[in-house]
Amino acid sequence: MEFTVALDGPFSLEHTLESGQLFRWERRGEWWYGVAGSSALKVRQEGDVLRCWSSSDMAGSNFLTRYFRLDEDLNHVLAAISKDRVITSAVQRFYGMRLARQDPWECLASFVLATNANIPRIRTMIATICERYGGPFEFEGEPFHGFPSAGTLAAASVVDLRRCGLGYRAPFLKRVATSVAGGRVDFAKVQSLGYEGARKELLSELFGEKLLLGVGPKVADCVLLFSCDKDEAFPIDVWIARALAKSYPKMLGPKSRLIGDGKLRLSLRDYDRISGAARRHFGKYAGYAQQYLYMAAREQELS
DNA sequence: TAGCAGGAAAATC
DNA sequence: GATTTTCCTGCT
Repeated sequence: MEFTVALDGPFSLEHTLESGQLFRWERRGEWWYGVAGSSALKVRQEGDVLRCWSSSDMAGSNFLTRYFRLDEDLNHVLAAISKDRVITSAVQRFYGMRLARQDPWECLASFVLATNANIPRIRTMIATICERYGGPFEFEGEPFHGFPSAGTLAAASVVDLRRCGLGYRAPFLKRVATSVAGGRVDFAKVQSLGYEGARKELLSELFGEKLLLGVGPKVADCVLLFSCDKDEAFPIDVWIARALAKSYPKMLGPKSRLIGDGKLRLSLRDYDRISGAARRHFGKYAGYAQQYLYMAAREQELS
């Protein structure tokens, strides 16, 4: 099915898809191919219009508007986070990058796999479990695969998951899948709560009780930010830690030199303190600031 | 709380 | 080729 989406505000498809929040989109010439929900899609941006093809009627204009959060006022967000020269420069460089609204289960599983891996590797691991466990469907005569359900991965053996190249992440993925399949993670509730409450709900299967193993503070913040509308979540990964050490040493306090020297090891207390300081500095859209800083940090490394 | 292991692929030397 | 690094978390 072919359709278009008229853009009603700034949007850069390229910056959004290359920002490291989504792992299932691939550039082929002018088009971006991806899978979202249970549809394959190809999208290209022509100025203020998105030209799209999808494998099913489920993924149309309304779906993409919701997926890329195109109905939200990005300029308002960017104005709110532009508190200093560093972030303002990053915003100008990657203007139009939006945070997408992913499926929470897919997002959770993806970032459990993302620990201690680089982006090409993360993409490979996800592609492999999708090919192996995700329902196939055809698009332009080619097989595409949906993201496997929690139940499917919960039923898989750790040995088989390991064979997908997941390494030590295999048992973590299975445990998380089991929790989700068992209904112990209530994403609707997480989405309805405020940031702090949502974080507690996600990090503990039952309030204050057993921890959701394999999900630490960073992964939890990624899930809250990329799939649960918690725009104040400020995930701190190695890139953000380095960016903060370089440009915002006061947020890190005395630990900043250690991180600058490449010896990153944030305790839970330090993580919460630094993340909180970033939230206070950037405000209620701190998560957008985090993503722009992340892109700027990675680009600097590449050059 | 500090130290370490974890597995495999990518990046770097 | 060997070594280092990699969008981290769990265990001791």
